[in-house]
Amino acid sequence: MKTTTPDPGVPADYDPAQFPAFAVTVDVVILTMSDSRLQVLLVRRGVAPFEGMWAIPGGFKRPDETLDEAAQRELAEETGVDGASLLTQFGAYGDPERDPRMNVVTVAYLAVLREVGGVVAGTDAAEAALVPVSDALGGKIELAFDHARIVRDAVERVRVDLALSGIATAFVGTTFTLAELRAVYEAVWGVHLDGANFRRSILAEDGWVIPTGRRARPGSTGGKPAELYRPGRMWKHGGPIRHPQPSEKRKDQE
Amino acid sequence: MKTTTPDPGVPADYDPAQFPAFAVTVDVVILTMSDSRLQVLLVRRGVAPFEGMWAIPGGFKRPDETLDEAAQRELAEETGVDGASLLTQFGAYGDPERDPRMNVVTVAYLAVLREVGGVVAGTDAAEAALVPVSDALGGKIELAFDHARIVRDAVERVRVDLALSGIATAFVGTTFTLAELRAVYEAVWGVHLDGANFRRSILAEDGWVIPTGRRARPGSTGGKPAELYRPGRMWKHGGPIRHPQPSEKRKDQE
DNA sequence: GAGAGTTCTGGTCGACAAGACCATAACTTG
DNA sequence: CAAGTTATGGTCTTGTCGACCAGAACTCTC
Repeated sequence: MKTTTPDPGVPADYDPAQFPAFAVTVDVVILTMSDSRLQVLLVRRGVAPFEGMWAIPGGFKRPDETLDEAAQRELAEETGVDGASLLTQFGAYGDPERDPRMNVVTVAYLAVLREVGGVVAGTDAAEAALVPVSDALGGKIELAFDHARIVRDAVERVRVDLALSGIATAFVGTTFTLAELRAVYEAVWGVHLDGANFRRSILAEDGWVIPTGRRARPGSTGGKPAELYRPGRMWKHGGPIRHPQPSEKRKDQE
Repeated sequence: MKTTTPDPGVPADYDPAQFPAFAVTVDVVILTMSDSRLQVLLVRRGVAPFEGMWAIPGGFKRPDETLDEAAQRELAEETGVDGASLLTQFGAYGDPERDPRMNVVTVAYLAVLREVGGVVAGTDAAEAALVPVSDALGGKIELAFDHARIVRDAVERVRVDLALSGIATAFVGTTFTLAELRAVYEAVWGVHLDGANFRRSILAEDGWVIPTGRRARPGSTGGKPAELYRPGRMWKHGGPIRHPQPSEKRKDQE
């Protein structure tokens, strides 16, 4: 189980002075719910390469900050949101040809926000917009670099995390109705969930949602005002709703 | 929703010529089952810093290769295994002080192997050994850099992936008994699974395991020889066994 | 070769979770 | 007030999962 045979072909460590140099950037995929759909924040590039194309916000990592701090800084610059706990690192991308200028390795972060519209105005980008992810991934909008792949990976991550973590509450406000929360699951997973069953699953045990006693204003269509809740502590330990599998077990559909 | 207000404090893009330079490395956490325990492959560092300490294998990314290729190359150099499909990227680490020599950002990969013992001899490291993860994480063995954290993240990833992907089959050989497969789940999750129920879950639908018709040689303790199976196609679509939650739902234990 | 021990393999049973569906309450708008 | 809409609670069926039992198959020891 042990060996002392050195391989002369590849030294175990290079001379620290002659390592290959890379630029390291941090890109942030900012997702939010708007118009009952999952949307991503994009900025229009003001400089070459890919000038004029849409891209996800990001920038160079500084030598004196951690990756998390860099992502936090980018998020703050772009949206004004101080979202330390919202950021999740989900991938690194370093294909040699991903940036035509130089060797760039980027670390991608995911941020889920409740509402982005109001804060986009404070950005440093030439132009910023909220775009439905279906448009960004369906080819309707072409993204710079390999950002289409990064966004795709981010959305996939959200889908998985929705069942495994409390990321669902990040989409809604500090107080919310159960219908709003259910809409998050339905939009991200693209499924329909029974309102009564959803309610039961959430209220079955304490700690998921805490009633505030107040009631929401009904929408323009009327209806009974729903109770307002705020998130409980249990969201830190996973999610209460399981991802319905569309008959993957019954049918042998490949 | 749109804006053209530039932020003079932070330019949208730096001059490409004056970006901060980083070294980019790729580290590989190689996990395997041995002695019914989860083990990690470590190498002893032959050069400063942390000379003489244990670390996970890794090396500098080259400008002309992708991150995946770099990880593949490191895995091959270290174990001789050509495991393109075995590698999973699970994190990037870039704290300023993680390497005392310079600014290093490392991208961490996870590799699950069936058997490492025989191939360790071909490594380029000064010394290599298989260590139980409980020792590496429990403080019995101190790791160089922030490798303890990286290993911890890797193990956590395996635990999650075991329920979500077909990573379980990577631990066993091309043919295996159901008891061997069950041992993987039990070792990684630290739980006990009923043999009969496990068998039922696996055989409930086609595609998980395919009987080979042959039988395994019983162990030294005797017993009925178990049937030998090989992995089916369904492992690509998730895992058949759900992670048992140790009464997380019943008791309100914080 | 007989018996003991071990493992594999299939069966049963009960508890529980999840989804479909219905009924009613509460509120809006016209 | 009537009609429409949403929220909320109830019931029922179904399927899944885990605990436990029993027999089969094989090895080892004596």
